Amino acid sequence: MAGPTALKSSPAASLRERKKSQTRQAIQREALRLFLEKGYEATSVGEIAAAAGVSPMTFFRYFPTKEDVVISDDYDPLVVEMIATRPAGEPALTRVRRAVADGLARIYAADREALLVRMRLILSTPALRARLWEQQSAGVKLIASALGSRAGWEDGGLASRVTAAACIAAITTATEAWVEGGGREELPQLVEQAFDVLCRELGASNG
Amino acid sequence: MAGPTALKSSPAASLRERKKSQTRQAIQREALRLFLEKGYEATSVGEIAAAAGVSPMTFFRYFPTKEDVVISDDYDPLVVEMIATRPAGEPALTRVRRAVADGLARIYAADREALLVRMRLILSTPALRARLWEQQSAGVKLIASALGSRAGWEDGGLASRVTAAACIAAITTATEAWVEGGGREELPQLVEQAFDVLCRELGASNG
DNA sequence: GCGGATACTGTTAGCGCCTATCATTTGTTA
DNA sequence: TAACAAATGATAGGCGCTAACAGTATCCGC
Repeated sequence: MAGPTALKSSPAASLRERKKSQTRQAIQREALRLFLEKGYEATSVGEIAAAAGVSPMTFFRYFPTKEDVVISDDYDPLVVEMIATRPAGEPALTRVRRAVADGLARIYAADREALLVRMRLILSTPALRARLWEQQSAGVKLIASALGSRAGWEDGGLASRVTAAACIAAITTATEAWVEGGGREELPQLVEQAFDVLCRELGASNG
Repeated sequence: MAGPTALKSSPAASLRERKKSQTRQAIQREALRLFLEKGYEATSVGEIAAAAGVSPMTFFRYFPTKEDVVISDDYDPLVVEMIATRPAGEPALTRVRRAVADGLARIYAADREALLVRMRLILSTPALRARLWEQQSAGVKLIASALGSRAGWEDGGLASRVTAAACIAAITTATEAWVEGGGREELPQLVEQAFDVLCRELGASNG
């Protein structure tokens, strides 16, 4: 029902599969709990493994690194799909903007609190911030290619890449502001404001 | 004369100071050489220390982490100062744009090749990319505050932060394109193009 | 110069993340 | 139930990085 990797419920599978997703969830749950309780750096994977009733080795079989316990989700394909299925007439920025708004609305409605606490943890932990940026860099590539495939740009894709990077930057900034404000404001609204800045403030200085 | 931390030559100091900056340079030089020779991950700090004729401990006394040997520079204050000393009438984006162009021109003229090889190493090494993003995040804060101090924005600084983030995103994208193109194009020119996208393409979709 | 305060360096030991190898247990399938 | 495949655990080790202590080189007042 919750957790970063949600948005898809898994119907009954074989016993083995069930146990796997069960221990995976146990690891992730205990990890999050310990991270919030005593901090990310101060929690060793040994402790997490012990709390989940599993050996340290097993931890790394489920999550390649300690960071992945917090970072891993699958939101990207959702947004990419939503960009691709937008009407072709819209300008690039608008397409990304609407697609992100739609995708975010779904995630936000289902997991608002979980998203807030998770983002707070990520943004306040250097190692996790780094991984977030890495993920966003991949997001830029995805958006850029979703954008560039049918635009008339001929600069080797620079325009679509800059556009995509600016969009991600806007979203990131809005998210930071959301977390810094303790979640008192609404994220989708902040994202809209950030895109407004991209449209108006920047567009106001042509030359 | 060369090296990432250049742009300021150190006049003769005490013997101790001289030896310090000497071993510091030795470490950095040997590190770069080994990284380019056999890859960043495949080079241990022990090897670097040995090549520099120093103990592994001493390495960490000069550079807090292995990444810092490659990352550390002091370009940021240069750009910030150049933003601050711009005429007040200019729109935000233009101010950042000109300041970056000026600052980059100086760095570029002095260290073009070194910059290229260093950026190639950074962009192709996940751990170093992560550190670069961290540094850019600090750059966003600096630019945003240099921007927000005298603008008429009243949204808690969101506008200046988004603007700054978009600028950094444009610069980063241009740099990536520069490196991917093997340095055949000129970086300042690519940065200009990227800023053009910010002004024109994005500004074209108000609403 | 000389002696003491000061700073730099090296050694050892250790923690934590992560990997490789191999034996063991557990679930699946015929 | 027997043969097979998959998941797990134990051991050992590399690497980044830190702490504590001891040794050595520079600096400074005499």
